[in-house]
Amino acid sequence: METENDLPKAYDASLYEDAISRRWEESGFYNPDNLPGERTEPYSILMPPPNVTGVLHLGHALENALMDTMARYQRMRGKRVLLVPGTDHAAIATQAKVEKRLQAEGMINPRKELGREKLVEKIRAFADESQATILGQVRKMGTSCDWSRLAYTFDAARNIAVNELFFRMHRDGLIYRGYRVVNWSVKGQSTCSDDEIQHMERPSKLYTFKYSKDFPITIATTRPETKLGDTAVAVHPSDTRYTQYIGKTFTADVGAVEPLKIKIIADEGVDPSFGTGALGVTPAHSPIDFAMYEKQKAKGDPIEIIPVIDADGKMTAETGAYAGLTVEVAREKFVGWLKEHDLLEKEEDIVQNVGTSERYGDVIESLPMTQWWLDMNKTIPSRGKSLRDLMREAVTTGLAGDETKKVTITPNRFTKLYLDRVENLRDWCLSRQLWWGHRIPVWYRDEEMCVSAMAPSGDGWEQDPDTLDTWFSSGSWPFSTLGWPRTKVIFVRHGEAMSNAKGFNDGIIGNGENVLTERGEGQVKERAKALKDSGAVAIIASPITRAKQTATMMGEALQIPVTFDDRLREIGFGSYDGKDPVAFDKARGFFDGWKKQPFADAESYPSVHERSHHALKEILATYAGKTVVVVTHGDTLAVMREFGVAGDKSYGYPEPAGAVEISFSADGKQTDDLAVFHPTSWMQMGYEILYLWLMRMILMSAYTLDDVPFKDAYIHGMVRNKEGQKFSKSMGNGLDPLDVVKQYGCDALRISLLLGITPGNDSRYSEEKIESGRNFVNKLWNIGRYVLTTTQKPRAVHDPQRPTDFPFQYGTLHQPPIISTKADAWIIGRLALTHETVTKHLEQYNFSAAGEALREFTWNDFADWYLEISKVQRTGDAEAQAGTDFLLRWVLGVLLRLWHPFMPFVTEVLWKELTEKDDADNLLLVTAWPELQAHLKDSADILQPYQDLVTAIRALRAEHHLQPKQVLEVFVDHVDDQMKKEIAWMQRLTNTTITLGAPEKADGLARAVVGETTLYMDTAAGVDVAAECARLTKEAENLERYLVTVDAKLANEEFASKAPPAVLEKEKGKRAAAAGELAKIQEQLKLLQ
RNA sequence: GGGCGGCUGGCGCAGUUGGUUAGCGCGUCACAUUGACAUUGUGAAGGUCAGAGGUUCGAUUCCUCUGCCGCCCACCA
Repeated sequence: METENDLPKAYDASLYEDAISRRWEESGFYNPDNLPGERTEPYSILMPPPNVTGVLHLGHALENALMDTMARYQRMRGKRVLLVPGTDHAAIATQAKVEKRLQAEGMINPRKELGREKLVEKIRAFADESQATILGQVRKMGTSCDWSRLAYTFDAARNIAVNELFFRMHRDGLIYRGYRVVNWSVKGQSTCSDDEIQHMERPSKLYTFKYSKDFPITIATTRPETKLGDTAVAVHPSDTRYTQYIGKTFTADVGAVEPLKIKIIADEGVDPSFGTGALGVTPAHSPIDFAMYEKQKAKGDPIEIIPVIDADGKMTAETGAYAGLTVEVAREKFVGWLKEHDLLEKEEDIVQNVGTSERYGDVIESLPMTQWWLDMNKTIPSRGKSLRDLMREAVTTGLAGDETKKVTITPNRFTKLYLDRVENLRDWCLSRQLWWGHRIPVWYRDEEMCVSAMAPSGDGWEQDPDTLDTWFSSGSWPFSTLGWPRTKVIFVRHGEAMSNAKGFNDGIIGNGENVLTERGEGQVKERAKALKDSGAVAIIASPITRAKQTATMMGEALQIPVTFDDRLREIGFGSYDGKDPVAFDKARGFFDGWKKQPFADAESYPSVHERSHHALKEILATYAGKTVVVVTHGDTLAVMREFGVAGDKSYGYPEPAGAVEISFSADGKQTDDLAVFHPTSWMQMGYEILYLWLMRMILMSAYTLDDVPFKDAYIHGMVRNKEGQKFSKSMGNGLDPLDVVKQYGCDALRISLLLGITPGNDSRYSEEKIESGRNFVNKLWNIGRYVLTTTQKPRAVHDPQRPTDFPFQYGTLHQPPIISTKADAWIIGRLALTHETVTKHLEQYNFSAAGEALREFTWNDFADWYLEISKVQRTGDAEAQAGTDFLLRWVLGVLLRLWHPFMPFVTEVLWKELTEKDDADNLLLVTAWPELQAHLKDSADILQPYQDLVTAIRALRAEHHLQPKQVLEVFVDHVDDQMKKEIAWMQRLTNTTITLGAPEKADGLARAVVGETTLYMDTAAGVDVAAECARLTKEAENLERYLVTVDAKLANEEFASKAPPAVLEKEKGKRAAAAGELAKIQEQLKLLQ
């Protein structure tokens, strides 16, 4: 261990960070279940799971800094803080990336060449590696997350949640399968959602043409080749040019297999002033046109739909001569044909916005396909509202008008953006033809379809080959990570049987001899009555007669289905079957003994354990989110109760028909996280995923749990480079945060990312910033080093107001500090004020403002002033020195705690040195946030006049180019007892000897006016009177100018009558001060001239 | 086409109910530095808060318009 004297001059983060990290992790305090002290209020943050597509960049570093700063702050405030770490499988992004890699390695079509299984294996390998890297990075950054709750959007527990959610939404009619126009990436061979499309401007041509010579209407298009699939022309209903044609059908032969039958339809959406005012309708290849197609169908005046482009981006067979051509070639050919037949009227160059696939980069085609959709408008049964309604309510009135179920977005302007988007959402296409992702939980067999959270039993079922949009799983993150769906299992022991009454062992299935006694039947009836309102949906039972009987009776009473599972049967008694259970128990021993020792004559513990747990696992998956009853036997029940149960693992039979109730999370653990930590307290994310993620989390939590996923959402901007460009690997300017950490330390990185940011706005990262961050960390280090190496431990303090053995406890600094001098009171005042400011800003997520206030105090007040003043105070008597030492340590103690959320490492190192305690409970990590008495901050300004004088003397010295080493004589014409007390440190800080009182002879002295005080400085060499006058004149002019404006203001009657009195008083006060100072300066000028 | 954000000393940015002689960091200049810290100290210079109107006793702050810069959204085919 370091001793105080060993602290190196410069803080080298790399020497400490790993060890500190280890201490934190080993303390167990990252897990809210282990936090010390009484903590009742939960505080939860979910980490937005980084994509496992690569490594973390500075944006992630910012997120980690934000989350961890908040988590540490709240932990210090005594809350039960949970920060859940995790990663995202990022379906399309990851698959696209791996495919690209494989292609770079020479594979032409990875899907074809490898097949589903092998490609998924490749992707998994890549994802696993990437995940390991990412989690390592998060660890390195000191993020205080609970690793025991680590989650992945593509693990088994999340799969159960996703399936269950899909099942429920389908059951509620929100998820439907429909043939509609989708966004199709030919390159990715998959659909994508509206959000995964990137619009790009691109030069294009607008063609104006007619389908045939005798066709009455001219139309325009940028996609001539799709016109082969036109089935209508839409015009505005009140467009008199065309009203005569509405309803008529024309035939035009444009070279497709069938001549086009074009119906003229009316649609309000057509802009009569654009182009020819008529729109060629291609239902198969345009979402708008498809909407018209549906409208017409609904009206009972249907138009046809003819797909002319296939999934490979080639023309379909319907296009005859064009079949098999790519769209580009077909376009040229068709335009050529138009020209040839003199149908092309115009060809103009325009700039067009085309949609491209975010991940595969190709132009998105609109194609009609059968896909799975989530309906935004359908009323949810029993809610009377649509998903869109829920999303709207969540940020406005709160769900169903409940203010406690409301998400507050910081900064507020994003709320409006969110709402605009909510109103314009279309149904969400959920299915993807990708392989990396959660399979759609739907199975098909012949004509049957089964939507279920679990594979249906029976042969011949084929699961839908498609996968779910990646945001379906990340949208459920706020509750899937906290144990949803929670499954309640009510374990019930069978009623009293003959064997119990008569005393023999029975482990034989179908032993008709051993039935329930009359008493046993009564017990079962009682139990069934008790479970009437339990909400149980099914009973799964052991098939042994007494359990079978019990389950059947209960099933009838509760009106729920009963199934039997062989694996829930009683332990096989072997040679003890039919014999005395007492002898058996004696031979086998108690539960713990049975667990450890093999038992030859009957079934072993591992065997019972294996089969029963296997059964339970299946039950939990099948009935995820529901309540079920499991009817079984004593030993089996005892073994199963062990399932995920912490603590109580004792062997014990319930009474006959006795029940035990246990809740399980989706991954089979007993947990109450969902109840405790959802809704989560705070969520931070970049604005680029506002629509993608925030909306979907709100949608899903509102739907699933009738609550918001989080109370506060904080939107941050992007971290850009010095030039304001995005960091990106493709541009070669990506930056690994770990490299930065290695060079500058984690604390430096954190504060350089956090300071200078404003919510929702982009920030810039630069070498200069991180250096300045590093410099500050070093400054704090040296402040700590100075205090620790110079001052004496506070044991020596004697305070007459307190017992002589007044305990100095750094961890609970609730006692007021001991204040002896004006400077003491001042620094405490400043500290108290800073503490208040920092706390306020952190509560409002103003990380930058909080950090800057702290930085200001640390550097400008504590280091530059108080530390220097303390050096003088310490030269006094022993008591003065002890008092000052106490205060230095006291302030340092508070300061370290205030800084800890921002700079966890360096503060933790110094805290250990300060407190000289190494035990886990003393970690700054779990130390209480300071609380300072409000009145302390009243003295925050009391040193100002003296500081002003010191600054003026220093300025005067600099002005006259006087060496700092040279001791000067200074006269201050202001005399009072107060100043006498402060003179010592003022002299030291200016390297002068200060005489209170005006000099006898002022000639040849430099002079300055500070407020109403004039100070004279003996420069030894005399002064340049002209220069002196010039300087004072300039200052006088400044004041005069100010007085003119203030006087004008004060003379304004309207100002005097309308301005608030406080403002008026303040102005008057300032005017008086300025006038006083001016008078002093003028006096000096007169003397000089 | 709609919307949002930005425009504050050389650079990067604060400025939250309209009232400070407009602040901070970096940089610049001058001086200093074997004494906690050269990853430092002291001092200084530097801005008509993009422009024009308006509301108001008072506008960097609120409103309108204009100009740049950036971003998001969008079914002008």
